[in-house]
Amino acid sequence: MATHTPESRKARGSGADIIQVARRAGVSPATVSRVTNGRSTVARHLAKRVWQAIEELGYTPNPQARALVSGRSRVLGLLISEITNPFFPELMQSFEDVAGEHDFEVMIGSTNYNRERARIFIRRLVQRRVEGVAVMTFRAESHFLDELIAENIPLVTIDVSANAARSLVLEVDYAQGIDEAVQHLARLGHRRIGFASGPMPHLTNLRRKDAFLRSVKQIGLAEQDAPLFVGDHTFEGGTQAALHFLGLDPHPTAIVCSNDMMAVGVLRVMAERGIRVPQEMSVIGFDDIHLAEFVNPPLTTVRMSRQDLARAAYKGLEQLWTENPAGTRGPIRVATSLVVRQSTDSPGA
Amino acid sequence: MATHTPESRKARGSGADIIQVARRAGVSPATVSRVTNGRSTVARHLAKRVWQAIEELGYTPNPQARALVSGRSRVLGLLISEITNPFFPELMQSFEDVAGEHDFEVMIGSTNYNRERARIFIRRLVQRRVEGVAVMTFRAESHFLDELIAENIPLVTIDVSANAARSLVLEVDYAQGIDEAVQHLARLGHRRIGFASGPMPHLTNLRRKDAFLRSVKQIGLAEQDAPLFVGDHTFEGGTQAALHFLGLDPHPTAIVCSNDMMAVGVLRVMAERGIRVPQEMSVIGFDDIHLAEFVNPPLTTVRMSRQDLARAAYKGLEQLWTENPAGTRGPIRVATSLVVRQSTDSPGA
DNA sequence: TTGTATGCGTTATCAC
DNA sequence: GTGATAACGCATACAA
Repeated sequence: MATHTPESRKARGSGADIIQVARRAGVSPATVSRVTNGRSTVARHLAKRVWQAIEELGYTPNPQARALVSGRSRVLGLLISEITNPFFPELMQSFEDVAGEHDFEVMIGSTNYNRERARIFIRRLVQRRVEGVAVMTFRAESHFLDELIAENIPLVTIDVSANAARSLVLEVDYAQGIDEAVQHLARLGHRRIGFASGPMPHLTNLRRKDAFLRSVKQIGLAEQDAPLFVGDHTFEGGTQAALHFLGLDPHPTAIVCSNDMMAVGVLRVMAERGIRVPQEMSVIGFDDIHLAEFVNPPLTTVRMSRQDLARAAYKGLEQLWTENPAGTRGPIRVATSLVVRQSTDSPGA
Repeated sequence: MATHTPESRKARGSGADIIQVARRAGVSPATVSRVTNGRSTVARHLAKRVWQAIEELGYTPNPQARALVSGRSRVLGLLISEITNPFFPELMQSFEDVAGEHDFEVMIGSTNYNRERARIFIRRLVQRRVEGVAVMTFRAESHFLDELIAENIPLVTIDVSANAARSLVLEVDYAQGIDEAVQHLARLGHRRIGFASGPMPHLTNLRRKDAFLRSVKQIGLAEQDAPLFVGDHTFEGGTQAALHFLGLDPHPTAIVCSNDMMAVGVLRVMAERGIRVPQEMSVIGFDDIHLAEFVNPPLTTVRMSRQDLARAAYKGLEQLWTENPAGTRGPIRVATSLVVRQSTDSPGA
């Protein structure tokens, strides 16, 4: 098999390889490798020649070969709940952007709250040898995280303790934004405020609810003036919440929702009942999804920055890689804050 | 370097390799390879032993090694316009699903109508050696497609002719859905129907507009009873379109929009002006994004199936791979159809 | 049908 | 600081 035509591989793609670059630059492949990997131990004039050869040949290192020999795939995983929830696409984009800045590719999968679907995706992740996974589902779906943990893959989660060595959970500061929301309503003169929470076994929803409870206590509301409704974070759930609160006597003059989709559901009910928002009812959401701007009226909501979240997740993975021996460096925090639009006003304005 | 510890590699991950599987099954690595690749030339009983060994060792073939030796990365690219347009996340999901069924991973990038951003993404695509790219931007952004074409990477586009050997354009049947929309309005008794188109240099928008024009002619409307407005497919553009049509005397009793975001903009203006939809104004969108269900009132719209589109795109790539010599096999078509919700009714109902 | 041997493109370990 | 050379894990041409 000594009859190897150099042209044979040139057939597909531009594909110059490290050896051709080395030849053209008059150095060894090893030196080329050192240059592309930014090793500083290469003489300046040689590095220059190498870069020029790279340029001229349009050489780009083969990531598969790199991954094979280095054992690092430069691929990350991102797990989200459902892609139709507008919160997630922006998160995906942000995460891909951060990852891209660091030369990582990202595999994205959505569970759609479907166990089997998630399992399949996770399997693909380990097969592709991802170097880390960001689990942004806001849910404790540890059953399928197990495989990741077994493979010892670095794991960053959100409001979900993964209970594994190489894992880390992001701390979202719900209190900040929700406090701003309640204070905002208080300033407008509201004294009866309902809270439509998300499904309850989930830590994230517990936290949002608790934050609300603390805030209303702080502005001096009695318990019965801060009624709760447990929804499910869907549009439907929002309509149910609205109906529930409207049935109360006296009913709240403002409703704070645990996410935007529910708030949109509330808005729908109000529209159908001819109850004007914000004059007769104030509504506040949570997340600040794109849609929040486009409903009638534009929704006042608590913004949780997707970009912050994404950067925090990546930062978390970085921490896990360096495996700083001095215990976990401080927790990684993500802020929230109120965005005032037009769904809030003084009661009876 | 004969001192190679077998345990050394076991340190990270579960990582059994093909040789260990071969040993355990009492066959050669080549046979294991044949089995995992579904070659039928392996004796049944041997295959069985191999599968068992694979199972017991939890072996999964290393994709990087596979890619390196086979020259095929099993990665596809997907280029979209902007992730905040709800049309695209569903398309992404569907495309990933099809790709996944065929053991492909997909790299996703959004241009955000930003040349530089697109360029960077394309570069990543070729570096990662993708085997094909689906360009679902609905725009002729051929400037950055050039690099893909130069690399001879299979390209499937939509309403954008790539003008390259290994490329193929999907044919969306706009006429079908838009015709249904116009017929629907005609049946309700509308005799003046406005059309808010998308930005005009784009082929896709030209097609939608032309389809509309043909349809209204078919139901016997005069030209002045089918006024046009050129918008930009944004919420803002929708509000402008609405204002424009409202300014006409007599103004249309129904507005058909070239996409859903514009329709939502129209809805907003109607709400602000106190014009009831659908009683005083009928509105129809295009795309059937998720949001269409959640606005007030739920939007009647022309559905372009993301799943169909995704499958068509994948099918297109498959065609390009097989490179059927008998010229391009028939064009790949994607259907559209009307979804009636509550934003349409008889004029003055 | 099965096994042996070689090469895919790169990094890492050595000598120099 | 630089250059040979051996892995990395797999698929495949060829021999058996």
